[in-house]
Amino acid sequence: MIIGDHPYRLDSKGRLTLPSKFRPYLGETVIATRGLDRCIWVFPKARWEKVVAKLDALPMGDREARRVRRWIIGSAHELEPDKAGRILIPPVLRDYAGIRQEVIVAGLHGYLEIWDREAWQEEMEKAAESEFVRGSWQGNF
Amino acid sequence: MIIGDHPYRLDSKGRLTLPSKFRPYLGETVIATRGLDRCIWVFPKARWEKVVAKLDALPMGDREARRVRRWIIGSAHELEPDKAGRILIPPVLRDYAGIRQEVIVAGLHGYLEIWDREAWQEEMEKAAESEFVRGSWQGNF
DNA sequence: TATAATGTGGGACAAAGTGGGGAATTTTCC
DNA sequence: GGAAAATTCCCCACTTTGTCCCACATTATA
Repeated sequence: MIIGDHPYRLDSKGRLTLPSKFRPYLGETVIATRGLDRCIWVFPKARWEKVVAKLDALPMGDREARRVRRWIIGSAHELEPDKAGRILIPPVLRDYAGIRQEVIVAGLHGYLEIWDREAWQEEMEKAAESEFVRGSWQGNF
Repeated sequence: MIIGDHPYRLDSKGRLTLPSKFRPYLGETVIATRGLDRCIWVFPKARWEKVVAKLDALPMGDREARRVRRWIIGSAHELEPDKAGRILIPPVLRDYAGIRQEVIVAGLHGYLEIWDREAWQEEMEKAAESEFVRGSWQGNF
């Protein structure tokens, strides 16, 4: 299953290992793009197709629609893991996410996110305080 | 039944034995994730599926929704007990819960919690003083 | 008291993560 | 256009981590 936060480190060449547990669920190639909240989104190709399909449906005339499309499709890169399961993150995305060495790869059940480790830490702390989080659990899982 | 607080200790490899009394109620695998109040929550898989189903329905556009999904799905790890009924707790979760050696595994009837022993001790003491606890008992069990 | 079950520990092997050399390719700059 | 620099890719190797297996001590059970 594609879940969980896994700590990794970029090597000097900028390569990042993807969790071995995720690999069976990712295909030959994955698509990495700008994610919301300063992280990188990585989609298996099948899932990516869906994302694109939705975005394609948006009207050309809509200013905001054009923006989203540029944001997501316009900054997407198709990546192919090497034999050790590593991908080479494009510098543009790395910069966007403020990633240096210490990284968290987080599985979110249909796709995954790549975070700078400190940023992820903060995100978790904010989540812990979040009323929404507490409320969700209160719900009734 | 999944109830009660049971003291265990992590071995040098970070393995934790789950109470043998709980095992019949847990399936092949369990899912461990960040719990509120600095503990680890462990769900049987069936219960977990429900959680995920709800979360997957949340909209991508909502900032708080993204946080919850990261908190819950993004820090969940699927664990498979070995033949001795032990699971290997991921360092990320161990750190989050401030767990070292001495641990409490507490059954809470549909899931269980893993605590650092001292933290559990404190929690119990605070509970004893808590108005809610005193009030509840006053209520009508 | 014998027998089984449970918690705990450790050795050995396999898998995963990390690092780096060097060839091939692309990019940059003169 | 061509040389130099940088980047990417394909290997291989080392280290750490996870997993499997067996063993032993303690506690519960017959």
